[in-house]
Amino acid sequence: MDIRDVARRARVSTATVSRTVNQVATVDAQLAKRVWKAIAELGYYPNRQARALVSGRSRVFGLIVSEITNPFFPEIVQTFETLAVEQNYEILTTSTIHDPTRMELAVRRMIEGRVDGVAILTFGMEDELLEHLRFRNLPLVFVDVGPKAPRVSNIRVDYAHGIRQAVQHLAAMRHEHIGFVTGPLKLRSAVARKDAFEESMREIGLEVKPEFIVEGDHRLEGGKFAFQKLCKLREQPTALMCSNDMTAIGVMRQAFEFGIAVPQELSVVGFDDTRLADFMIPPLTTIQMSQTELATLAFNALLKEVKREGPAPNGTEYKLNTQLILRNSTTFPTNNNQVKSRVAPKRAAQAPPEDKA
Amino acid sequence: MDIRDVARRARVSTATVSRTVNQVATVDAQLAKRVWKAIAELGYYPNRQARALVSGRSRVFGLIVSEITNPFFPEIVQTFETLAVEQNYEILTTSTIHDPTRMELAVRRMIEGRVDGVAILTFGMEDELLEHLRFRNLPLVFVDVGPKAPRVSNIRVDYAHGIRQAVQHLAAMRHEHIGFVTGPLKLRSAVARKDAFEESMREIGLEVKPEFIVEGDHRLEGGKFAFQKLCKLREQPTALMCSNDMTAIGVMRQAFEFGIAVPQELSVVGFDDTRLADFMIPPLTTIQMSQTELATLAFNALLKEVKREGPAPNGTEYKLNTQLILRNSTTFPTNNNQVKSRVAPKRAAQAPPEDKA
DNA sequence: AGGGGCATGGTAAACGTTTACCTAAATCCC
DNA sequence: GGGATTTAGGTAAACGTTTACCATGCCCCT
Repeated sequence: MDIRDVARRARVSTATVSRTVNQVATVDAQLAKRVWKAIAELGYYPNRQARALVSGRSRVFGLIVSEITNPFFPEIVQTFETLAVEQNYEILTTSTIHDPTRMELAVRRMIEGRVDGVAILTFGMEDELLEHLRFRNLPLVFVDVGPKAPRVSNIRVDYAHGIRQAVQHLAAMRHEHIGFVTGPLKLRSAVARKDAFEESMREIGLEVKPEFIVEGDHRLEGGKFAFQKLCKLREQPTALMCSNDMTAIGVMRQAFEFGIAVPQELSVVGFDDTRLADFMIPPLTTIQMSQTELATLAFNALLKEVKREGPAPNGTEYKLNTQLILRNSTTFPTNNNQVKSRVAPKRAAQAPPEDKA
Repeated sequence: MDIRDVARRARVSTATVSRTVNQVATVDAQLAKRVWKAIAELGYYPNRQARALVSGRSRVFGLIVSEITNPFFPEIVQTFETLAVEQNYEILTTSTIHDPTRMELAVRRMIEGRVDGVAILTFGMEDELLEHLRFRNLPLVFVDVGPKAPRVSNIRVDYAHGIRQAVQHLAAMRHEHIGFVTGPLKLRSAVARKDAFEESMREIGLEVKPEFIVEGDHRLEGGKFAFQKLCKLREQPTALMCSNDMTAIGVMRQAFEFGIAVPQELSVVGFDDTRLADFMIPPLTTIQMSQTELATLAFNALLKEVKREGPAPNGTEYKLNTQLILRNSTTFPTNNNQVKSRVAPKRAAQAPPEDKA
């Protein structure tokens, strides 16, 4: 069942069928009607592969994410896909789950699939891999790529802004012992967040204690383990900032299990402002990095390059800001912010929100 | 840069290049080496479209989900993709977000993309759409399709089992007023869960009060609104079962805002056992529907059909069980399970886990 | 030494479209 | 009314692979 069957049945040429389907030239209303009729009767669907092969454009955008399992990404995928649908594009999504092999595979898939552009939201890509992509003169948009490569678009995220706000917020409440649970430190984005934290601390004149900085994995479990680790310390932080919301949720969960009340005994702030954040108990104070905005920026960057029709993409720099969202997981530190050893679950009083400072 | 460039540079024919790349026939070690060298030097990647066009197989499986934004699905997508990678397959994922237009689009994309099979995890697909798919003699695997169609595989989920367990669990703790927050009732799966609930209640001799059953949307907000609605009732349920975990989280969040303690004043049980469930505060008692198992079942069903090589797929029935996972969001009802009007946030005592019954 | 069999690699057709080019008809303008 | 211009639709080449078919050369056996 191909275009020729349709042509035969409608008693026209394949060219006419193609033209009616793609509405690329005027075709007589009579003929068009016959064509559509034949298409419906036959249940004909054009073959995308053949189409792409001859036209040289696949109408597919690739989207490489770290871990679809992290709620930060589905939100992006969703709006990316919705945007794509509007433009009659398709999305080819793959997760790299921080694995070099999977990254290579992802790149290979994109190139072999001859996608028209790719958005890369996984933050630890090797430069050499990137080179393979650039070599094809594909429109590329990165979030936070390290080296500033020519001809690729970039969405630079201003982590520092939101993080500085958070540190100031905490400091304003007289927190002095602030810890940080990082993401996997092989990711540039995780390192950037951690650096911004340290920077902000120094800026404000607070000491950053190395033992208060522990590595997580941007997953729930990582937050949990990190907090366990922190709990073994002699002196403990009264506030904990986390490299993403999942980490913060893991921290809060472990605190709950240890009978440590959030925010009374421990303030925690997340990062990303995923949809979940506002649904945590207590609602999570976090730093927003708008997922819809990010997705829209990325998609439009790609679309723009694709429409430009030049031999090679242009590359543009975009900016995405971050900003503190106050909810109820932070408050003033209690006085006895000393040794709080790992205890069996104990009764913890739940208190009403008090900050909104 | 195509196979001919490689052939020229390696001084062999395109056939030889193809054969080396696909390892489909023995080729002389010397030649093969030359070919690989040429490929590396040129940065050649085969064109998937051309490949698919001539071979008739795209090595792509489609995956249609409801809402990637619901954490139930990313988990499935992840394991589906991992399985696919192992078999050198690709995944084309699309969300329908319960929208008929998007469903039609999804189906169209699958057919036009000439995928080798599709797994459908969106639960409200029209039969007519399904017919389009079946007509192409594509391997198809549904989760919970209503009418039992020939030649399509099905994964039947035994919702009743887990739900009965939950109802019994609640009843054993002397809950008598049990409510249910459904999913969107245009979804078969949502209806099935609700029906199973009512059935179980009757079975055990508990009254199901129509006003205790309120429709949600399988999202966080739906749970929140549903609980608000419930709170306006004169008499209120002491336990609430939810059609999925997101709904349960929404309910708990609203309860928190109203100062109603979970589980002391309200027991809640979820459905799905998403990864998040164990990280809620309190950890959510829920009904497990294994996402990895589901994904594996679906993937293997497709793979099996694809390997069968017959003219039309065969269709197999699979079973997936559900089962209650006890955590800490349920306990005995307090005595005064009467009017509990919507109150301003009040102090709510947090209690240690007590069930594990 | 000659012939059969096998291993290897080349030639070219085919996959299902789009589109450049061409032809024929219709329209327009003076 | 006739040439110029526009419009509609057909013919066939091209896209980049895989693979059926064929040719060649080598080995082995008698």
